[in-house]
Amino acid sequence: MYSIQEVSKKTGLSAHTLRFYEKEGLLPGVERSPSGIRQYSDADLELLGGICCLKNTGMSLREIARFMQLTREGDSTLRQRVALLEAHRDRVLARMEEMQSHLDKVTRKLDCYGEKLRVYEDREGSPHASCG
Amino acid sequence: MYSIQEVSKKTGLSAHTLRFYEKEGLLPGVERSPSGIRQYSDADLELLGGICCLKNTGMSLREIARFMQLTREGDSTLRQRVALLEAHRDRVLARMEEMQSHLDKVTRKLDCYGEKLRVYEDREGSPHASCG
DNA sequence: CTAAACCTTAAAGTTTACTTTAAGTCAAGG
DNA sequence: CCTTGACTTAAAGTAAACTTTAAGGTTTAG
Repeated sequence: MYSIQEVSKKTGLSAHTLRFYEKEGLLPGVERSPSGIRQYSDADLELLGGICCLKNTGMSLREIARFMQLTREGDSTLRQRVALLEAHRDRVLARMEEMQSHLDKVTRKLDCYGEKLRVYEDREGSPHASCG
Repeated sequence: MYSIQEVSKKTGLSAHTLRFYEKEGLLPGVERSPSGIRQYSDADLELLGGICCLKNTGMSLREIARFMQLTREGDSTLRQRVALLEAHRDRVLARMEEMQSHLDKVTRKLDCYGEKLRVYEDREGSPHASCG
């Protein structure tokens, strides 16, 4: 069992954020001590790991909440979860491919700048070459 | 010369957004007709293409504005622009690698779900297999 | 002449994912 | 006992990148 601060350290999420996620339905129903203090289990940590993984690939909190809800509903939602994850994976892949092509443009631009720079420095007599 | 609506269609940015970008310093100083109507040139379209490319790789409008400012200042800022673009490219690459590793986790999770699903469907007598 | 498209400033609204503040209570450890 | 860390609700603030609204003025094509 871990206190909210320990979980904060382990996950990199602030205690504020952990409570916020709980309220938003990402990980509700964390166990409590008799006095009401949150006690996270190893299973909770695993679930939080999954949440972070989805979040880090750009899934919205709303979608994550939906996914976690299905998870809590048990095996009967396995197919739905697989479908959601596959759709998510495909979106992420598409986004990455798009990013790659935009990045390629940046790289081409850089090549182009490299040329311009050489021309410019030839013309200007390489003013910075003698500064050391 | 293109009207703001034509440019909107070509770039996918709304007329509102084009004016907003102008105000924010991304592409100020677009030519005007005597009556004050914006007239975008092919050069403007190229610059807008560059802006979109930077935006699509996650550069903030603020940074893009800075870059475009340097561009307008001419060849003396070539080195600075190359440095900015290289830094940007490296950040994008790092982000993409991070994304990839998170995506790998999602994929592994999916594999794991695939197994669970097979076990579940065996146990439940594959209720959906006979639905067609 | 009229309707569509352009212009202006200025401010408010939207979304997401938080963070911060307020304002107060409770409980465990040294 | 007192500090530290936990808890609560509720609301406001933040940041980015727009979008929308208001409210009026100008211009151009048919």
